[in-house]
Amino acid sequence: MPDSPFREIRDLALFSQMADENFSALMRGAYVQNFPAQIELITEGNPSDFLHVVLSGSVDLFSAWNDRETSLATVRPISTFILAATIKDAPYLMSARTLEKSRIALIPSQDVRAVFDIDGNFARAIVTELAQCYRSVIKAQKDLKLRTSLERLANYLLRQQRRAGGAESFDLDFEKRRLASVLGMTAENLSRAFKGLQPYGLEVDGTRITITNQAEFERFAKPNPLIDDGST
Amino acid sequence: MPDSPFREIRDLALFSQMADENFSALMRGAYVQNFPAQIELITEGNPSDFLHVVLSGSVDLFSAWNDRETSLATVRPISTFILAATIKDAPYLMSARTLEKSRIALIPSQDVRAVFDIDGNFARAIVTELAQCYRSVIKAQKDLKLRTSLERLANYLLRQQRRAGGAESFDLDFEKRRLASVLGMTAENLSRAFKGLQPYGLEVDGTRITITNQAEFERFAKPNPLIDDGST
DNA sequence: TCCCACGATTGATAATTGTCAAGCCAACAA
DNA sequence: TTGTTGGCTTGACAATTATCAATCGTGGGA
Repeated sequence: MPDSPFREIRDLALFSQMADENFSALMRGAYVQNFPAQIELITEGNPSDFLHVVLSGSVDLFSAWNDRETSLATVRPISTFILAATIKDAPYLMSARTLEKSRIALIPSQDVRAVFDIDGNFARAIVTELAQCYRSVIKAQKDLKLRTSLERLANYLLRQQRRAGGAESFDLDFEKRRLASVLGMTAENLSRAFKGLQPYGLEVDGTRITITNQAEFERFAKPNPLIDDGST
Repeated sequence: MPDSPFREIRDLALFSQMADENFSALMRGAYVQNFPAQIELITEGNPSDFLHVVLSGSVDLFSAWNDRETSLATVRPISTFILAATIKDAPYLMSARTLEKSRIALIPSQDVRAVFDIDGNFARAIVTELAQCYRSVIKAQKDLKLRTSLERLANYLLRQQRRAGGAESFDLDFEKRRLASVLGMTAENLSRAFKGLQPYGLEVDGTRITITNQAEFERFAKPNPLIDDGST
């Protein structure tokens, strides 16, 4: 069995501590596939047949109801998605589509559940992963319920600035239409929100963002570790 | 060691499958306490010293930012809260207060983590619990981002109706001010939302709700299992 | 009993956000 | 080059939601 394509999966925190034989058992039924951009990988409501691992590219998790649609999260390498549905053997709550050309590993859900039942280390790793995911969503919920759209955008930009290295200037990492959906607003409103932040020291040139007055901008945004920190 | 007060904890899915000795170890450091209404049990940002188990009464999980406050969930017997923070040894993301007189068990977080490391069954039970919590928050997120306040209220009432047994008439289970916060709106708007639902077959008399035209009401609310079902 | 406190409601108004339509602009293909 | 496409922006307007102030009504305490 060629385990070289699975090397990077093995190194994920989720899989690194489990027994060799169990990892092999998981990989036996797994396969890696390349997808073009804008392919719908899973559809909400369907049974969760595979645990997905994004090896390269990126994936948009979204949901629709009553002709409306919203982006809930972006999955970047290397991490998994729909772990909770896989473990509970419950239907997907979100749909997923590739944002760009992506390489994705598919691991049969029933294999994941089988190994989960016999490998304590795997179970513990899953706990850590799920706890992380849970806390991320709680933060998103607080962001959405406690802040206006202008505040959400400002804090998003500060987070993105940090992710990009902390420099005064940085680039948005996805298109504004999607950013708007992630932030829970329309594309038109996002446009206006960018303008609304200019008085607080923001410059926007296409996808290029510059925070000209960091102190003033942060005074407006009031970032909070319990909402905006990725790690904790 | 008197295990009678811990009997009901042992019966929780979270604790029922673990080894006797590990459960005993957990209970050794645990204690049960009675709290009056409106007592703040934990404060967001603090280290997570105890896993809490609500034995009776009810608890409000809420969060504040920039002088605003929002309710995120209600914990009812018999279940735990802040499991994720305990496991990750990370600060609380939410504060908690009793809504009424409540009996609550406190289990030292470090004990929970210690047993988690050695008891695979406990780890697996935690996974199930966390996956459930995660999916609940995702549903709440979808509710918030995809629906207007009128739609959120309508679907909340349908959920509450089901919880109350499915009869045409039922009671709200907490005060409207808090319901408004849970639904992400102001108390004033909730008042108007109740009126706004009357044309679709709703009658409100104080805390008493009657859905006079179930079909019409559901046609408006468009409930969806992937948002509104508690179980899946 | 009366009075107070507090939640719920209502009205008036403002702020925020969404919708629709049109125009702009850069990327891309013929 | 030219034309087309799709995302972004802008303006005008409408809908939604929040804010502020006042009032109502009920339940508990003096």
